[in-house]
Amino acid sequence: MSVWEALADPVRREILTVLREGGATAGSIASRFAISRPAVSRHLRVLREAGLASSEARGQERVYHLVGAPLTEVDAWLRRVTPARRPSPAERLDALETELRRGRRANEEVGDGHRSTG
Amino acid sequence: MSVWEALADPVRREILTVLREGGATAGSIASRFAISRPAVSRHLRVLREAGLASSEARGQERVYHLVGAPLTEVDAWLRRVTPARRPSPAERLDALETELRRGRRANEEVGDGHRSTG
DNA sequence: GACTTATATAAGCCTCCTGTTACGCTAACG
DNA sequence: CGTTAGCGTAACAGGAGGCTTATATAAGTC
Repeated sequence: MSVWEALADPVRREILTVLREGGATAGSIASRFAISRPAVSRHLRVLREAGLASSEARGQERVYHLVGAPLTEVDAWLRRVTPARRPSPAERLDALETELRRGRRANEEVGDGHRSTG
Repeated sequence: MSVWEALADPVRREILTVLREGGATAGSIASRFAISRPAVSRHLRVLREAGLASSEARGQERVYHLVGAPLTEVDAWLRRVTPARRPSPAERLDALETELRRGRRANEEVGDGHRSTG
């Protein structure tokens, strides 16, 4: 199952938000949902096969971790399809950093007058 | 159908990338896919009901437009679940100021040749 | 070794999505 | 008007996804 299809299910998205807080066992994850544990196990398998989660056997339990790498694909698509918009502050900051690191004089027309407290 | 479910289908994602280039008629969209026109019409309906597309009757044709607003929801979720690898603009500004105050010369070697021992 | 705990997998059922063909509606045109 | 073009919707078949119950595997406990 693709990353997009894996993210289409609200339970799986919720599982990922749980995993974001740190590793979690299958049981502790399942206890957060009203569905049966096998159902959660299936969701975890889907997330694993989509590359969004990894499982680590720790004794009797199985600890799951979030793998954020595949999300960059989603992010990239979003950025590609989002209509031309003013660059976000983060993007502008990114551009500014690049300019500064390249040693460009910023006094051209960056004119934002952010001359505060040297 | 939710935005996530609407985006789960590759045909619908492709349709959105087409709409990103500008308005397009249902026929011109359908001609880009191997599936039948009713199938595309159904996908367009899903996109409309998810708020991702709007249709405008122009004479005999029907022009579809991209509506990017619902994508912010997806973007927000991504940002919330993505591990802290992406510093916030404020953090980056802070780091940038620190770097500049430490007098780092930007024009040293921008390339990957980071042999500089300091 | 028997029992419990933690988890995954298989089988079965049901629902919903996706595609097709057939049909209806509105706009343009002679 | 009658005809054609463009789109949408209805009805139907095929298939995939998701949940539950039942079963299997592995680790810990006595």
